[in-house]
Amino acid sequence: MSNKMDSIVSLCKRRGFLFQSSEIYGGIQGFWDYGPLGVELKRNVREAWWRDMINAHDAYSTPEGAPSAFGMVGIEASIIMHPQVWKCSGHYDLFHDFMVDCKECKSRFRVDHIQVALASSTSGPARCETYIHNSDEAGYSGSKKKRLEKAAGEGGSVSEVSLDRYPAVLAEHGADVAGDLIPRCPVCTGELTAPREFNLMFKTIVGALGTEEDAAFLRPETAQGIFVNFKNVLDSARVKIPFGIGQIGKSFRNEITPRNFTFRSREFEQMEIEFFCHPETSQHWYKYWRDRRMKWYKELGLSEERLILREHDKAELSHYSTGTADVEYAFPFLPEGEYGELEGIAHRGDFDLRSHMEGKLDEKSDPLVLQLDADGNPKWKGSGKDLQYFDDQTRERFTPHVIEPSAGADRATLAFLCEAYTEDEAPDDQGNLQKRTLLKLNPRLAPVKAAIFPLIKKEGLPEVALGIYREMKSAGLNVVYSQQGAIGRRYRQQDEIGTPWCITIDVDSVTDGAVTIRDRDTLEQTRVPVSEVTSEIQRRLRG
RNA sequence: GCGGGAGUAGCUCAGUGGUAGAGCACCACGUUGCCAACGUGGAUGUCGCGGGUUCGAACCCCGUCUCCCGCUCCA
Repeated sequence: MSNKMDSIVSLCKRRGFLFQSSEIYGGIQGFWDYGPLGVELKRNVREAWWRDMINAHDAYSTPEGAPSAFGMVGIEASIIMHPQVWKCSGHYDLFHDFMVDCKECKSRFRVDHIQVALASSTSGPARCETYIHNSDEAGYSGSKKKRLEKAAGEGGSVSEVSLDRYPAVLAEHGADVAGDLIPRCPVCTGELTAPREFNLMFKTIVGALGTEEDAAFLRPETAQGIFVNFKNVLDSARVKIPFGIGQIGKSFRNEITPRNFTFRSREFEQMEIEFFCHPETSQHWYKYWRDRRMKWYKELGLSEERLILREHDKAELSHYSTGTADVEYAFPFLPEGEYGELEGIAHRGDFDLRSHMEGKLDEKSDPLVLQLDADGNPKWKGSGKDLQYFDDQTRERFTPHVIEPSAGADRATLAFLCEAYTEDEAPDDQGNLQKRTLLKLNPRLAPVKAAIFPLIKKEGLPEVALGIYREMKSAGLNVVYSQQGAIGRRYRQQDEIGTPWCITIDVDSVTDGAVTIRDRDTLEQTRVPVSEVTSEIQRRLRG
């Protein structure tokens, strides 16, 4: 990890931004706690998002770049939902896999990714070979093919089945998984472990006497809480399409490799919007949200050079999506030229609402159709509730299309921290340049808005300073007071936690009623009357 | 999950079997009085956790947890 990242991690611990969860017990992988300053920073990130996306949204004007005016409301859904939600959303299938490991070469495979080629001679199943489904090599070949053909012999045949269904297929032929019929590692032909369940969703049991049948999951994303409440919001909130529903909340995923500080955590917070619109204008809305969300990060301080908007190419897109873009940031823990995802903006078509109406749709189908099981029945049954929208102006009934800007609150917080971390030089009391560490956080995000210092702790200065402190506190500003140590040291301490302004009360203040506001980034000092200092800080906070 | 490295004070780290250390940070007093590290004094550790070897373990051995790097995985 880069030196810069080490310094950031160290500062976060030292000054109380971030701690490892349960640290006194040795910690727990993939979980993090926000300290006194970190919680303020993250709250400010959340509040900036909620205010900019929801509360301050003007539903009666058309923003620049948008097709029309639109509404925005929020919800807060529960973390645990009906298990069927995850089956219809596709998460159950996607996040829930059986894996086998090779005991020799330590490779790990999804059971349904291993394809078994089974050679049957006239007397029944004789030998199997494995290969990786969808690998570049087209199926089994070379020596594997020769061995199979030999085993099948005259009049025999070779059939294929995925490893998850292989034991059942053998059983149909009255054969056991033994000898040459034991599937081996497709890479090195080593011995494979029995299939083991991998669940990327956190499983829990509902009810004090609950059993496995009462299993439920902690949500792996907040989005589904919005989709399942689509009708409720429509019926209660006097909203009309186009409109968006926003939500901030925790999600949980059993990440295989939690790493890179808080970047990949097992418990994380999302800030998501599901924006519902008419299919015909959906492309325009997609572009609008993509560009608007990108702008949001820039306005809060992420630099153009370290931020990119990456459109997914065709191969990367889900079949039902006609566009997905990631907002990515060049985190210091990544190699030069690599970026980490902050937010994904996806055009999801009508996949989600239809899946919750009709049942889980097959992502690979085009046009989307219901996913069926081996017997031809719906794989996962939907709610059966009508989630269509009726436009009473046009008398049109349709399933809205969805644009989903889905952001990580912890990732955004980390990006703002990384961007803000700066080492520069500032003069000491001799006028010599000295190293200075500061967080150049946008004032909206800064945990502490201002620090109030009496230049010396006598001659009535602390009293004046405390008066200002109390006034600013009652105005709702998070400010701190300190009379400890040399003034230069106090400035440096505040620089390090990103406090944008320091207010210093000197001996003249007692007679002229004016104080000095010192700017974190420019070191500029401005003299303002005590009576105006609170409003001046509020003015500067508004930008 | 595999391989490598690491874990000692709040932070950065030294300490190869014999009383637990440094710098910075922190607290008190003094000094200075608008840009850090001035003086004096002070507090701070189950040396990640558990077990073992030993008269004696931060140090050697075993296990375990966490962090970092490289694989693997990545909706």
